[in-house]
Amino acid sequence: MVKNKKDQTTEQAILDAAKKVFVSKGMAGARMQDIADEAGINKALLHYYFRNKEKLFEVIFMEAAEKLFPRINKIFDSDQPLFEKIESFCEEYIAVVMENPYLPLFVINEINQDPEYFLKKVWSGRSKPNPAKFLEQIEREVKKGNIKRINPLHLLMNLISMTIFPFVAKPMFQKNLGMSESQFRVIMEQRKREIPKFIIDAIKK
Amino acid sequence: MVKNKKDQTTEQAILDAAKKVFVSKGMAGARMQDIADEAGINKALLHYYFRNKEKLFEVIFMEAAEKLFPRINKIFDSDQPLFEKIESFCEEYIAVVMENPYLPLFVINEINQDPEYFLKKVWSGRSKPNPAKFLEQIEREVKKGNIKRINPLHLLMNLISMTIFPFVAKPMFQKNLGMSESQFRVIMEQRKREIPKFIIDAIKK
DNA sequence: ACTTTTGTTAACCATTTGGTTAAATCGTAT
DNA sequence: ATACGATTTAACCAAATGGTTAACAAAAGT
Repeated sequence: MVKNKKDQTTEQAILDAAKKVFVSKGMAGARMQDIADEAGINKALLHYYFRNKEKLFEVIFMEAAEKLFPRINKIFDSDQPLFEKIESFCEEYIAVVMENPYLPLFVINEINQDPEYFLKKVWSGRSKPNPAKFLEQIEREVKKGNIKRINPLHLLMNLISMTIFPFVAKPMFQKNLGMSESQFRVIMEQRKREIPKFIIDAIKK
Repeated sequence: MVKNKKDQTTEQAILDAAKKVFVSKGMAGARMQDIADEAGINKALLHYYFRNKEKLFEVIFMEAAEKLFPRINKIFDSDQPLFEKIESFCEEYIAVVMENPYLPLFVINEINQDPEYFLKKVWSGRSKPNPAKFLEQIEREVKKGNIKRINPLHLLMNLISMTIFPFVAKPMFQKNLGMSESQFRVIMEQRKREIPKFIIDAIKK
């Protein structure tokens, strides 16, 4: 009765395949048959490991969400000074997403599809981002006169937008600017330092 | 034989319904029946006006793309000085998108689904964005020493990201920051001026 | 050895879904 | 009126799709 010691290879093959298909086609566009084919197994075996499409999707989605959101928290909640925090965020977040460039669009998409489900499932526990501390920190720096007067909300939006959007619009940027895969990587690598520099230049007195 | 003078109300009702359903569910998630219901008509009538789902989708998608891309061009191609151009872009683009907040995600999504189709269908003619002029303008300002040394590509990405991303991640921002619909509108209204200010502060010497 | 549990498959089923057909209705020109 | 094209509908159809079943193979436990 080796219930726990599930066959690592088959289950993992399914998860890999499911991730690939779900992330590229979305929940609605993904076909169970495609996932089965991609995993090199029978369709019935899919339902043996994961009862139905919804359940399988949930696993993949949660995995993606858990990879994206807790990172934000840890950095935003840390005790670094503001400028360092901004640098950490860009550095670490771009690094994470560069390994899964399509995750942000996938997650954003499914959040749009059903914000309530998302709120309940993903943010019910530990991984709910809490930007309050970061926002207060900005406010404090403004009050102390260390940086220019700025609405913290806008600064937060600017930071997140500049960091994440290029991944969301990756194909658009690539097609429009004639950018190859490797060129895109180079640019994003640069942005780890360019974005903080840009922001700090914008707000320092 | 009033072939041209098609019944304005029915066709328009279909287009409105199709836009609503396609934009919220995407091509894959949209159901012809839903569109018919939303338009208050029979499903067969849908196929009478638009031969099939693909054709109907194409109309909606093109309409969306035409609303989003040519605007960018006109501004980027204009002869305004750099700072004014940045101001115009934020002002006009946010105004346009505020009336259709879900268009950017819709378009980005379908581009991701099939970048080649997009390239052919949408950018084959007039509406292909040509950022070259804008990029050169930035380069010139840098060379003239009017602004700080910056890779024009990053500046372009920053501008577009800060402008568009909040709409793409709208539900996320709203849920996470406890923002109401009207609050979101206020913030975006502010960003028309906050983004240019932010950018100019970042690059002016 | 043999029994039980776990993994895997082919065939099947029910529902959904895009699309068609043929008939009915409406508007308008003759 | 009536003939005729444009519009609209109910009923249908075939393919796709999520999911199930029953049988079979492979381990694991006894």
